[in-house]
Amino acid sequence: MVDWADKGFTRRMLEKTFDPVNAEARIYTEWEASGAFDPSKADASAEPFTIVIPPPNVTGSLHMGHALNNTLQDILCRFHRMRGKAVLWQPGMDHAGIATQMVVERQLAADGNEDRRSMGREAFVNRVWKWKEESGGQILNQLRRLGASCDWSRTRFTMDKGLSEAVLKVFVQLYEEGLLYKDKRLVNWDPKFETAISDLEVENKEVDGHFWHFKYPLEGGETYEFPIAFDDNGNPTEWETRDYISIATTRPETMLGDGAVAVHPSDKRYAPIVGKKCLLPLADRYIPIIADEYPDPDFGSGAVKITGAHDFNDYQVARRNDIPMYILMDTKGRMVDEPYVPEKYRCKDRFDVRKEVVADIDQRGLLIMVEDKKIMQPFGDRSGVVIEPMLTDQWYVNAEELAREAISSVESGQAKFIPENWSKTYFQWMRNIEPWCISRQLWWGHRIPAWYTPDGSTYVGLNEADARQKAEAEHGSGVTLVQDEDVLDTWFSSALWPFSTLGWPTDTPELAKHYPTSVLVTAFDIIFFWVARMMMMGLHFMKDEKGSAVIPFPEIYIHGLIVDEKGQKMSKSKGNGVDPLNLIDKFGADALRFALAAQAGQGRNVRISDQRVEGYRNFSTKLWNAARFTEMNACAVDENLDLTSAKETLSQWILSETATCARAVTEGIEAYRFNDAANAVYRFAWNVFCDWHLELAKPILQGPDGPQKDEVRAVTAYVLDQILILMHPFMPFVTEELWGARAKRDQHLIMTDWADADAIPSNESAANEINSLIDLITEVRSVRAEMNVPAGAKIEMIGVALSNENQALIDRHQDLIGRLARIETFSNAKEAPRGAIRVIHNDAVFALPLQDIIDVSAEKKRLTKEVAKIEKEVGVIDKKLMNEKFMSRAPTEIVEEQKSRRVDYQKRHAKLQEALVQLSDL
RNA sequence: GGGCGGUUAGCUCAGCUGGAAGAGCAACUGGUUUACACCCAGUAGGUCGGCGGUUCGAACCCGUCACCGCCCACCA
Repeated sequence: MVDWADKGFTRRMLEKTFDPVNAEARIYTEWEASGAFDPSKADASAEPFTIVIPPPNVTGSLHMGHALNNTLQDILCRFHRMRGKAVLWQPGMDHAGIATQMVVERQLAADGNEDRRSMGREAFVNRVWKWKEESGGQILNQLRRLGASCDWSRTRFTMDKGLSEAVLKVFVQLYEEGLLYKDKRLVNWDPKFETAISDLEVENKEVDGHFWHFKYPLEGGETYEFPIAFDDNGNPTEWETRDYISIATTRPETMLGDGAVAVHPSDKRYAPIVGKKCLLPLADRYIPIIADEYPDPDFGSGAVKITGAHDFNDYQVARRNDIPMYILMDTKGRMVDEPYVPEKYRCKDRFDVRKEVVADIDQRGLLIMVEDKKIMQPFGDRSGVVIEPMLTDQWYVNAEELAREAISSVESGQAKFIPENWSKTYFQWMRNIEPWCISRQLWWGHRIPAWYTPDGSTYVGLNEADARQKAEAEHGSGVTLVQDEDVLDTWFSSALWPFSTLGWPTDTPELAKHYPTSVLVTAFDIIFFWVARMMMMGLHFMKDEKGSAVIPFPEIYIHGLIVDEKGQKMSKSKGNGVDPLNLIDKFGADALRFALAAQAGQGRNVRISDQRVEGYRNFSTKLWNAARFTEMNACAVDENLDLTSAKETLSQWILSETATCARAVTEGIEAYRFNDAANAVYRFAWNVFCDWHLELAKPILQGPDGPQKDEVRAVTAYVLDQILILMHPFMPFVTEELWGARAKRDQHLIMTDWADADAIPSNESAANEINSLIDLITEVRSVRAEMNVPAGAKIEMIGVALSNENQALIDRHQDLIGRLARIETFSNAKEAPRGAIRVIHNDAVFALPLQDIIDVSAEKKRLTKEVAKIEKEVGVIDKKLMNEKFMSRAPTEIVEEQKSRRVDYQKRHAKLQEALVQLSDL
């Protein structure tokens, strides 16, 4: 073992297989220590390349979605780093208000501690911080295991000091600009977490529900004629006398808060009673029957109960018509203790009250019927409980205003979604955007910087002193100020991530260099939550020298979701999640990363399975063994190798192929076609380099010393280096390990220059020659296998009346053909011996005389089958060539191509026929 | 109700600008030649969801239908 510690490398003979468990941790430490992740260590002139990580929740642990998202980001970062950019991959975490508060509260309960309310706010928040320091952020270490090359020295947290300052500054400025305000309106209320949530945090799900039809008796026993039968023209033919109005509801408990019953103004059935009153049963109040555009006469009875404080539609109707709104429930979804709620229901849970209300209505003979019905019901995305629309005071951002610039920057192409069709999703939401409710009735988060005086005035400031100054200017000194109890939606701080993490509001060098970032990589499920809001905030707060808004990222790459083998979305509730760390333990991080990248086709979800990852582990082993082979054959890296001086056809061919591969990988990554890039390097490494180059090189490598051997050794080493380079973004660990083990290097692979396809010489005739050789060997192998020639049998091959060109191919590569196609002796003849098998290669015929082995009927069958295939192909071509329109309208090169294909087929056909004729004699 | 995507080999998916249907896995056959059985060599398997249209030519473009997914939406 040679110790190259002076370079930070340890040179050792390669073990039989790669040991990821051991190597990954060691290599990661080396990278980090070398400063590779730190863009400030890059050349001062280097162009920046910047990605901000989608900050994982501080409570999070690595799941497959993270693994995919971060693998793709890491591929981009490593690629651009190798291309000489000053790469900043900005890491960090999100404080995840609800999730974190939940975790700590659960922990308190489990430990038998007092709950947060009895602890008090300050003690609880301290407790959360303590939790964060001790057990938060596990995920960052898990990202290291994946190989993520983030600049960890810059790790930020949405609740840290700098980011909190950014939040305050944004809040205050938006408030002063009138883009952020407090309002009393209906919000989505989560009775489990006892907080408001935004529209986006509500999941509407179809559930089995009921549609209850109630009678609301008319005041004073009044009656009217209600039509119940109609003729073909829709005119009523039969009536019944009613002393009630029929309404229907899916939420009977809300009737206690009804302020009116509404019917459509054009609805003739109810015209006689509009303006009258009906009894609200149970509550024993009389409520008006009003006309409003909202009710659909064709739905249900056409009459709608109006519960302004608990339904978004009713709220609008109530406001339009000045109908009183009764808040029925408390923060936990229990009926309030208020005079307008009948005593028997007070303080009871909403769903218990529902049952009681139905029973009580029924008991009074007012229940008309109950229908089973699928209904769309709103649920809290985190709590899973039914969301209750509630009338409360909350803070809002005028998203409509901020959306304007965010929309136009995508319309103009300044910011571009990849794949492009996601911009439609973005537009659709942005163009119909509602005010964003940003206040949360939680304790963990950025506390809203608003203070109230006893008389209800509001003062917003960066801190209490700032607010006090403003308050005292109007209220005189010594005014009592009470801060708003609420905190901000976590996404409010996430929206600032692309600039807050770079130091804003301070004017830092990092901000100058790395904003705007280069690309955002994320999944489509947070386009609204995060991408849209970063666009809005970035454009509003970041301006260039001319004062124009600056987008946070010019490109937004949207990848798919991870799904299981059956195509089901992975989720905790389904229990079908696959733990990426498990897969890393089992197969190594490289294998997992490659599996993810190789399947990350644009616009497609990624299916992950053990089998797939295992396959790519095998690939890394394959590469490892190829490297062992080069080591055993003394293929030493020669830094002074002049590629253009390579004389061997084999060298020229593999260099040409290397250039092609380098081009494909580079273009693939540049176009965010990760699957194409991964597959290109996979095929080249395995199917070209290992399967053919190394096999073709063996006779030389194992032959006598000399310039030929020296060249092939050096070229082979060079090509393997290029493979390591091209594969590094995908499989960083095994490639780095091999890189360091194969030679004494100036730098780790992570910092090595990317392959330059244009600098690798290509030679078309060499490429053609070797590819023809490969075809010939493949053909011989195929025929042998098909004719059941024993694998070990060494046989004779006779060239039949070969052209000079074909003769040359044989002469030049006899060894290789012999070795790889198992040919013992070569000879020539004017005619194929009777009963020999024929291999037809281009325009050449080779005979394999195998009388004792050959099965004549099998050979006839083989040849006949091919003849038929060719005749079919020729038929297709002839049809085209005899089609005048084809001949006159198709481009000449297509016509020529068809003609030349026909010639080739004809030649082959003739040779096959000849063979068949000869066989028929036997 | 609106929007987006999908339907290609047994399975999972490529197929980019219309011009000879591809890969991986699985299956089958054969292999202990000193890089690799986490391997090697080979074989089979497709009416490109259906129907129309455009075109000299369609897996690809247009229309339509069917089925499958996802997102958005206030029908009480």
